[in-house]
Amino acid sequence: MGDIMDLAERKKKILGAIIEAYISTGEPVGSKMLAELTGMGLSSATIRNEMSELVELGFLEQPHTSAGRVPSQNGYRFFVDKLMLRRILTHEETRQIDLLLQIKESDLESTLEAAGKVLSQITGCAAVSTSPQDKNVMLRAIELVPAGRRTVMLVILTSSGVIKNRICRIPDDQTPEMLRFFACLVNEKLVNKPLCTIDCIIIEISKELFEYTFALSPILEAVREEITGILSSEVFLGGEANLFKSSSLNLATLHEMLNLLEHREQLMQLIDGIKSGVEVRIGTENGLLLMQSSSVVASTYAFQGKIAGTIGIIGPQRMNYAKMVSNLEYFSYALSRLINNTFGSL
Amino acid sequence: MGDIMDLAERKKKILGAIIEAYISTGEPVGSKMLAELTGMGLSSATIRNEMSELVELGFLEQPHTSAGRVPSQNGYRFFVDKLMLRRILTHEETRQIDLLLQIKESDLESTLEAAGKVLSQITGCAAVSTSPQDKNVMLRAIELVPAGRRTVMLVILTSSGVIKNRICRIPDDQTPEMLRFFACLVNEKLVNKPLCTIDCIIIEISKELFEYTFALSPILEAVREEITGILSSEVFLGGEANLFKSSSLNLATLHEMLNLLEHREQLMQLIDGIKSGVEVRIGTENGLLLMQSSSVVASTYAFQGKIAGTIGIIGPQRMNYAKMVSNLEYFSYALSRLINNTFGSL
DNA sequence: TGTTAGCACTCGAACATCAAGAGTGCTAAC
DNA sequence: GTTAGCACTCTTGATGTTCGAGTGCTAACA
Repeated sequence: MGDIMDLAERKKKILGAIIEAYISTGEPVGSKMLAELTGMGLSSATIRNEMSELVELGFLEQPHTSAGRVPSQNGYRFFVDKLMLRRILTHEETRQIDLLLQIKESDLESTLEAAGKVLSQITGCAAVSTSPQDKNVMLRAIELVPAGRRTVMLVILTSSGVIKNRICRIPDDQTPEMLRFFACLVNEKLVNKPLCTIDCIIIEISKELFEYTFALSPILEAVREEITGILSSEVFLGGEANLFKSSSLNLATLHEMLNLLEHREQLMQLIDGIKSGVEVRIGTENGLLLMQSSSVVASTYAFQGKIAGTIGIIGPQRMNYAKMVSNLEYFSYALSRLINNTFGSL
Repeated sequence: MGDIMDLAERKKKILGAIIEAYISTGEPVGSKMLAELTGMGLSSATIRNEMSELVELGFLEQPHTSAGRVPSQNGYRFFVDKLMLRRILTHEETRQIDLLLQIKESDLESTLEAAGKVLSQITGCAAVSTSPQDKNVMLRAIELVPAGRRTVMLVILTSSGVIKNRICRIPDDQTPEMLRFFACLVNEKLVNKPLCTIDCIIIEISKELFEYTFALSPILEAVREEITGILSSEVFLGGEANLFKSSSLNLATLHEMLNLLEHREQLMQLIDGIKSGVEVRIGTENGLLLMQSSSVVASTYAFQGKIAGTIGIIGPQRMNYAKMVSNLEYFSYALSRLINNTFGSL
């Protein structure tokens, strides 16, 4: 049993053909069909010999004796790593993506959520996206707008383009002057400071407020909560309905999967630790038992010159990897361009 | 065949027992089991006679000759209208709802979305909610915050508690003074005006801007777009995964349903036209072919003394109507209280 | 007239049986 | 190393069969 690397040329060709056939038909592929498909002038018997070796090598599986062969997880892995040829999207395809990516969203997070929806539309899979998690993000603006009796609207903007707002109730009516003074104070102390330092600064501020502490602390508290929220990066899931297309899933599993994916941590795990560029996670590689028969294709995107977050898809293990990888390659590039154009100068 | 009203007491009791049994077990209920269940000392044969009359009256159906009986849509209708006794939630139950309804959301729309999620959790069904659609809502504040080179953050607050924000790109750098002047102008012209009149006012403003029109029109355009967005009320869907519990649905139907419910109009139709209080829509009554075997229980909620929007659940036709109705009764009350407390004074 | 026991009947669910067909592994010949 | 041939395996779908729950009807009863 040789190393994966030195698979004979012919075996590679046969393995590739099996995987491509299986991806497109979904049926186990048999030796006879394969003999025609490869067009190598080999008889089905020869192919059979090769196939049974590929089974021993762990690249193929047979559902039962008299069915054809089906790629194993290792088979897909080998295909993705060594066999698959990367397509470059046609002009028409990139144009289509650009068109759909004309997103007009308020802030970075909703843009990423919307981008996930678009990606799910393009690929026909469910999509996941994360917002950037960068300790150096800074606060760019805090606004306090009197909004009614004992009510203040708080608006926070960060250098990464995240906006948060909140209606705050305060115990007493405050004069607009007082609010303006307070807003200036808060701005002066907080603006252009990294988010992770803000917790401490807020404590300082509340000390300086003296008799106003009671009246204004709800606002400070709200600021603190929102900042904490921003620091833990968000994960979005979109196009869940596409999970139904994985013909290999039954109702119960699907239900459990949807429940699972509602939990932030689990969703996060699927695309956690992706460093740069497009990455493919096949079957159990994603570490979630329930998602054994699903694969993930994900890519990082960049913001302000740094790798910022991740966007990817969840689909059946039997997916068109070549197509998905090239789609994600371009999509993440286009997404980076979009958010840098919109939020890059903050 | 008498009028629905004068069903003999005994028939009512039997019908009620059948429906309750079916709701709780999901199995067609037969005459023998029913004889025990009702405890009226009647033999199964007598019950059988009554049952076959109830079939003729259209309140029951039999899946096939040798199965028990199942409530028909009319049967459920009669049950909900005449038979069902409204439960009042226990103290423990209301406490539980109050607890889950402690939502800290930025604005009205996200509060309603979150409330939908909570409702789906409480009821174990999917939930729909709409934001208020009121032509008289007024604009309460517009903020323009310089946010970077050629970038302005726009924030809009309405008297109904809706907040919208957006990062706007403008063609040239503007001095902070210019922006402040522009913000004052816009505020003066727009604040406390009904949203529906704003379109016209914006046209006026852009005329007054003269040479600045070009530089500032992206902002005005963004304001216009956001206002238009607010005017068309939002619909939220939550807890979709709960739709899986309708044992009567197969994978394909479920898939189609999820796709259908992604469309705003279809979702809207489910709870459209509910005037006041809790309303039950059984089976085909919701008008969506695909949702024939689902029922909707929905209630209006109030904001600032007026009926504002709707919140409700989507579940299997075979649901515990008594429980759902009483849940929604209290839930919509609690929701009204929540949003009035939070956004009522705007 | 309303109620009930008794009984034959119906129909679906669950299980077994069977033939067809696809695909295999092995062997022997090329 | 390749291939034809062939027996073997296993799924799939069609067909029967049994079992039991539940019914409708009839005749007797109060």
